[in-house]
Amino acid sequence: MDKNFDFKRAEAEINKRWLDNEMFRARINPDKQPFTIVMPPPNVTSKLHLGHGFELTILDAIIRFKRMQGFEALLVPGADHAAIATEVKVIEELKRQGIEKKDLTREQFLTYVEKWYVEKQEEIKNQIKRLGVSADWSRFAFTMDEPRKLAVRDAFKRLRRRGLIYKGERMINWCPQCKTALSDAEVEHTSKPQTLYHIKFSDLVIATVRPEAILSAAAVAVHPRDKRYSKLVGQTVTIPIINIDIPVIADDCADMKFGTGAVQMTAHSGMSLEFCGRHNLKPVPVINKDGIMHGDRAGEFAGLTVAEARKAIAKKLKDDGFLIKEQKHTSNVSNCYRCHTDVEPFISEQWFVKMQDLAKRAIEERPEILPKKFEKIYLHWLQNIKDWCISRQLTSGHQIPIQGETDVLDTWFSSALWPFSVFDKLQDLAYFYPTNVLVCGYEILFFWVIRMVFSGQEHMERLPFDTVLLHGIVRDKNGVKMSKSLGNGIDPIDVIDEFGADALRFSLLYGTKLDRDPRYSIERATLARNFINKIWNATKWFKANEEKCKMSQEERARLEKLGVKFRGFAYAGVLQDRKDLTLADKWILTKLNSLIKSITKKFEKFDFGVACVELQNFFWHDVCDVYLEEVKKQGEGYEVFRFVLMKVLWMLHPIMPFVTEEILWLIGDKPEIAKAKWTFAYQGWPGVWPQANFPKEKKEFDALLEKEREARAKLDEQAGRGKKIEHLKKEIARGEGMLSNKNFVERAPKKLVDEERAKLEEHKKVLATLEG
RNA sequence: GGGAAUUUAGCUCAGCUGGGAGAGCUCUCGCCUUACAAGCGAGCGGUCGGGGGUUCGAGUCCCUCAAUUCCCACCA
Repeated sequence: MDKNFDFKRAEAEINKRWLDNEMFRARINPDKQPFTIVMPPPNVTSKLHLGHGFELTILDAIIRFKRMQGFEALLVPGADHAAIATEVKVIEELKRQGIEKKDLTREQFLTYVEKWYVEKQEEIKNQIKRLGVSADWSRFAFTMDEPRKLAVRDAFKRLRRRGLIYKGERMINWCPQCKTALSDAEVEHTSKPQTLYHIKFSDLVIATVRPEAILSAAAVAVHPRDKRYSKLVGQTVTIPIINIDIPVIADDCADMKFGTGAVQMTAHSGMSLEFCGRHNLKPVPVINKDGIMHGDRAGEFAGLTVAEARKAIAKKLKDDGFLIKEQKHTSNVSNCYRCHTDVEPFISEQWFVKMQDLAKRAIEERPEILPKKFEKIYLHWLQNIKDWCISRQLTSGHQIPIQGETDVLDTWFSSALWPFSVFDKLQDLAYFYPTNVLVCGYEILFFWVIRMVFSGQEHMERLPFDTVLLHGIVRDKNGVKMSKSLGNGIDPIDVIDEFGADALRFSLLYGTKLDRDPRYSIERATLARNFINKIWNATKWFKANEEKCKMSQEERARLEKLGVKFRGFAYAGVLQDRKDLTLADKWILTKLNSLIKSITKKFEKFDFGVACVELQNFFWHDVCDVYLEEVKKQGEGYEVFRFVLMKVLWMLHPIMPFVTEEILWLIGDKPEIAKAKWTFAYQGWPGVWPQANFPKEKKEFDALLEKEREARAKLDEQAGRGKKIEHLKKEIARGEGMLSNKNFVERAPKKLVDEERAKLEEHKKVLATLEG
């Protein structure tokens, strides 16, 4: 065996075997229960990051576990075209090549996009494969391939037929850079320092951060109870520069405490547009959809960008004496979540999905959401949901299936259909749908999960999945979100290259709790690598000793005479038949058995973090530090060791598929042809030691260890003994205290009181021995 | 403004339905012991954020205060 696990060679070999033999292909099998997961399709915008690595590891751990339990387990892989995000990337890429999008025809541009789709899909597929994800590659789906296009068209038509889609004028968030409407969820708010300009409109002064918008003002709002302005309500004031008179109107939306308490109402803020709706005003827009000043009112400023106009108008107001004050002010700015450009609110014709009925159903009938705290968030969102703006003014993406429409659909429209649109055949749909568990980051609960829920209910008449498992965002070791701009990101492929896929996978799950944002540093990969090394070396030790029993009878007899022991391999039969297990054997088997139960339970709950810790502690400390050393001393127990090693490898396999498979081969188990054998019907991991409990022996063994430790301590140093005595005295004092408490003795459960009494006696005895 | 969390060892975090405070890393000391120095053994380190309450008993349940984080809405 190699000195260390040669993961580069092993991963390549094993992966090839898996892929060539289509080991993870799932087929309709009436004798088996299906277990289906659809992979959240990564965006084709860039290569995978560590967050994908985390998610894919969870997905694969679940699907492998279920496959081992005997389900017809299917993990459907795929990728998402991510309309707006991809289009931005393609435009950037073309720019680098010196090509401007506006110089291309629609068809030419789409050719570039198509090419991008193909390249990125391949890249993503290869990265997922390197992680060792056991997906059914024959079913790879892309949200913009033909079957998915068909599904989108059908879904749109159906919603339209049912009267759930309408075209309407709405205030929408507009990105002047992407030149498209954004849904509320696509707008991000960041706090930024700004200047609040105090501008004189006749007898009153308004405060605004957008002096360029005064040209569009249709009214000034003041609070109804604001005594400063009560005389002016109903009067008119004049907009500087353009000298147009507008009314002063009392309305609750004006905050008396903010600025001057008087606020202009224009065509360019959400609050204004709502106000104008209430008061039947039609404000004149002065900014067009490219973010450029335009129209009669813009006058001399027409043609300037918003930023340029802001400067120019502020200067003119100052020169003319209308600018009373400039005040530093921090407030939230709305940005496009893709390109971070300031969004402009606009009244615009867009397509919408009516949410009221869909939301109602998604509230009444919903999947189990884990961790549970997200259920409240899910409900809260649905109870406050607004209609869903689904049209986008992009070139690439699903075209709205209506003649003459050039708009495309929100990328989430196609993602919402994912749990059923991935199935090309009706039979597959009937067998594999609804899917079992959906795994995704909590940040797309609103974008995606909720939309899948009501889409499944609407189009398939069933929930798309029973369970939603939400996980956190991978952060760096300081708790900061990994991002390209900060340069604190870790490339999962780099980690695989340096430490191996198993190390990456284990390190991502080890000790993490799914509802918390995990912190990742390369140190974690090192620790995982060390653990793998530990397993590898334990195997090496086993293999070296196994050689002993491959010798000829004569050779063995000869060596036995020289004092070499072979008893550990004398039993070729079934382990269960052995009547002469040593204390150590029984001890480790007992521990193994309770571990199997615990791990099964944890896997069922998708609690991989703690499962990893338990598996590592058991193998490293119980198996290697205690049991293996014991076997060395006694010169027997190799067969039990092999058994224990095998079980641990199987339990680790969903998390670390490569090294476990490699070693299982080495120690004579054949995992790949044994796929069917891995029926982990619970009580159910294969070959569980049937008589699990050896309580008496366990106590004995523990006591033995304890005695040994005490003996060593005695010999080593007096101080150790002194401390032990001190500790025991403390314990005795505690026990006596509790037992002299009448309330405890009378009210606590009898069992506990008895236990305390027994412990006290025991401690006294040990103390006597030590002191004597 | 509405909502959801978090606070346990120097660091990162476990502690399930209340019954003697745990792990890993770090640090200190001793070991290259023929599977493993990517290792082994032995230690140091905590008034479980503060304060109340329920209980025989609270890290765990309730109230309250404080700090931190996230989500949604609004922010002229």
